[in-house]
Amino acid sequence: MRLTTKGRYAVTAILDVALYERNGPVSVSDVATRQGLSPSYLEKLFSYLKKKGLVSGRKGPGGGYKLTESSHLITIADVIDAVNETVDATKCGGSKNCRGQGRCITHDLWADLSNEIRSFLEGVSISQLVAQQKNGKKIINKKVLKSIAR
Amino acid sequence: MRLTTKGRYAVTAILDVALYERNGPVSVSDVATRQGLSPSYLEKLFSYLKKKGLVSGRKGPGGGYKLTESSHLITIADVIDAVNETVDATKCGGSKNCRGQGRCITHDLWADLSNEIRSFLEGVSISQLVAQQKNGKKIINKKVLKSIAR
DNA sequence: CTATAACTTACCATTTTAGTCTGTTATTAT
DNA sequence: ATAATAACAGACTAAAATGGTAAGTTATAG
Repeated sequence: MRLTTKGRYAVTAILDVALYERNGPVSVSDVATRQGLSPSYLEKLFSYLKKKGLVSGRKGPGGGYKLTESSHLITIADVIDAVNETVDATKCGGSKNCRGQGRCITHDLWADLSNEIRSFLEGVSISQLVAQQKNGKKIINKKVLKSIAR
Repeated sequence: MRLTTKGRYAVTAILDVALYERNGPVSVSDVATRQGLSPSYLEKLFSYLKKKGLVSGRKGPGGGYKLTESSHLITIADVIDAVNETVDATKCGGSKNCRGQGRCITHDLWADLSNEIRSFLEGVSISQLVAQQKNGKKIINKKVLKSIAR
């Protein structure tokens, strides 16, 4: 499992686009300066996002990126997927051959954790994050609420 | 955030010791052959575990590793910690300076996820895993149960 | 026709992982 | 005593991934 700058930047990038696309396409350099990230690295990440159909680009002056129609419903999990970061904590990638033909003695543990993480990331949509940014309120994931309540 | 073979092997190793220490100290080579792992790499991991006081070693013939008294209550989170794997998903490591002096727009998201993961790993003890191995039954973490029930 | 900005590709330095190898020290059994 | 065992310590390494640069090409608005 790996969750690093790559995935985090990707989420930041798409969130920035979602926040500012009202005034037309959002350019990479705008995102870069607003978020304090490297433009060229961001461009690379956008190419991943585009490949998966999460954003569409328009070239030329005034151009930039916009979310695609369908992508307003996407979740953080989709964004992480798009940049090829896996959120699976098992060694075998879920294929149950972590110990020769069978599974290692900790397989179930990591499989459970993977589900946990995945369902968290699937529980947060881009539009939720947008709303959270706009009204300053913190929208807490149901599961987190439960864990705090205990 | 990083959760790789290193942390997984460490958990596997300490679990193997917990499972077999009844017949005296468990040697690295025994763990290695039983779990199909590299002996020399395992030794390195055991040195981390020892440094944190999770296991104690005895040299010489018949020697090997045992869990320390206090370590029967430890959780998976402690083991992961011992081998220096961080389970924090924020870029700033929780220090809230992921964007210049302040926090980046996705800070809260990753902080929430980090809590989620940490509380999962803190919710599973070594002794739980031992019991699970022994009676073949799967002991499911409360939080996982909830998420399935929904 | 020119400036802009997406897009593509290739490259690269650094870090981490996952592991090996060599040797030293302590302890048990012969 | 001495030989075998097994922890312990440290230096080293190949491969992979990360995080990023650089240079160029293509499309489009004005």
